[in-house]
Amino acid sequence: MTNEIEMDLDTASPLERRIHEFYAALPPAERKLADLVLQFPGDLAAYSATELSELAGVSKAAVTRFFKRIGFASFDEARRQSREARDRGSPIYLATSAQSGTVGPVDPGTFFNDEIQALQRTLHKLDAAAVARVCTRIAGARRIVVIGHRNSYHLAGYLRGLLGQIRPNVLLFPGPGETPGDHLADLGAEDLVIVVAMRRRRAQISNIMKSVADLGVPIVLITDPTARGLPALAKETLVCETASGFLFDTYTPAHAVLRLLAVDLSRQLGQKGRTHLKAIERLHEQLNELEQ
Amino acid sequence: MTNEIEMDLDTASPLERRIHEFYAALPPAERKLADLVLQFPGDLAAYSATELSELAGVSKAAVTRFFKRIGFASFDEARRQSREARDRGSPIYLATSAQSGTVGPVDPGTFFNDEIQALQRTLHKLDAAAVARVCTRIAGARRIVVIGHRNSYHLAGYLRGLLGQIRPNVLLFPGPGETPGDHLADLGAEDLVIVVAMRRRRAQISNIMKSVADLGVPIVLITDPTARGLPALAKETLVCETASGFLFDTYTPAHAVLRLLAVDLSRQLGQKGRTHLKAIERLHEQLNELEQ
DNA sequence: CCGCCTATAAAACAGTAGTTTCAATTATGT
DNA sequence: ACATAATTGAAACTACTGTTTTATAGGCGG
Repeated sequence: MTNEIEMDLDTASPLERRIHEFYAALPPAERKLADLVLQFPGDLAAYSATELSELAGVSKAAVTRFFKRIGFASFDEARRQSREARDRGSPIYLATSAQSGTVGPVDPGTFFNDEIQALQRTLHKLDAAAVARVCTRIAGARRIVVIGHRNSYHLAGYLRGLLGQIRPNVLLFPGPGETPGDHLADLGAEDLVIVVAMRRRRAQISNIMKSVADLGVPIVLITDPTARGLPALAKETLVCETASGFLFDTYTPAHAVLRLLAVDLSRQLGQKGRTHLKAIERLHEQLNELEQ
Repeated sequence: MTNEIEMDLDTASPLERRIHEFYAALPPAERKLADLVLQFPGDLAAYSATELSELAGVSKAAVTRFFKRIGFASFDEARRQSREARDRGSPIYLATSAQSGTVGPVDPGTFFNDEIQALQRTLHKLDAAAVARVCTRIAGARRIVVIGHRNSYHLAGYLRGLLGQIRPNVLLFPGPGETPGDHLADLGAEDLVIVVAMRRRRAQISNIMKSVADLGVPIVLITDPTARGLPALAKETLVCETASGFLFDTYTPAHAVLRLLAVDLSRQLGQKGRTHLKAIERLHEQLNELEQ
């Protein structure tokens, strides 16, 4: 090859850049591949060269030639780089490298980016069907008790507030000065317990869940990926990412999931729930409590 | 409750669900793998079984056994399913328009996209210098009282929790059964009041801020773009977006901003080597300690 | 029309991925 | 304590991946 020098300049540039660079000079079959890859941004790394060839309707050999033509040593190198480019933004990467350890003011843009990535990871792992099932349970339950300790207390309170706007008989546990059993003792199979248990849980939460489960009360668990034994005790589990490149876990994904539940539930209940919501708003207006 | 419509078994049992189902019965080596996969930030499908075995520190054989044990025909089937699940949630495939008016279940991807947009709008309007000034005030205040009602109560509680981990004398107001004045009466100019007042404020908050300001106590206000008269009463104001295409306002941007304050503050205190540094170190230890 | 070059896919090839086997090791039950 | 079962990694194995080779077809200038 004549352009050896240009080659090593390329090593740092991302995949798409290279494609565009060579796009005009690409033969038909390889252009098909280029179009496919550009249309599939993100997880090239998840596909094999054989699959790409099938999706593009070209031969396997074309795939090999294509990636060599745009400057990679091999398809495997392209895959690896694509994957690493994706993971580089990951909070776990950041945690071990620059951001977490550095001193000095935090760049808000970097910080928000970190939050957004946590949201995306949560979405990626979120089971939409499970969300729907949880909503059905919430809609159908006679009473609902929301449980959350420590870090999860505010989340639990938030969820209670949301659900309380949509349907009656939603309780927060523990309320101020309550001891275990106050609300839990007389629960039954028609009721529902929602446990919010994000990282740094108390061991106690496991015991509570066990005794609740023994009563035959279904449990919905909202937790982070590090929960190990807990999901086995629950009927449904929704996992929210908490890992962040910065100090303190993030609970924005959990926040989003809780609101998603509320939004979905209100849709599911349709007019019935909406009237409840409207009723509350009208009440507030009448009491003149609202500023605007 | 009657059982819902039966679903496609393949799509109804995503990877994580299966892992949790079998987790308790997993032998040590395979449990290592389970933990790795659960905490995996990126896309499982982008990694090979060999790489997973190396990352988890087990043999390749263990990877094969693991995926078979949790119910997949092979590693390849697991990879394929994981990949398909990811593509379903990929932002590119989702309509960007909010579906506020429509009925029917909410698509999680669209919903999360909505949240992300709210975060980005917040970031754009955020004044980084104001964040820094607020941090300086928080660092220097003798006592801090965090105030939040209604929708803002959980946010206020969250902020109190964060700040309480970093510095002493951070109070939440109102605590359970407290009346206005309990904490506020003896505040002075060296103290700081942080008011969290997102939309659907009570008119009362304005009165509280006035009387606090009359005492000469500086106020930091965290609110949404609809706040009218309030910022005039505060020394600093941080604005967080709450508007959403879906039912209910979103508080994830507010959440993010609060955590940003805490992160920034901890850096600021650490950098200046103040007396709280020791507390910060302890915090790091706490956050790093393994649990459960 | 012809030689030359490029593009392409099919087939041969080499390397590696994931699986299976197996012996050593560790748990478990009696 | 013993025997049995389960777990594990190393190594043999197989199947498939990506690459290279090869032959054919097509384009372009002479």
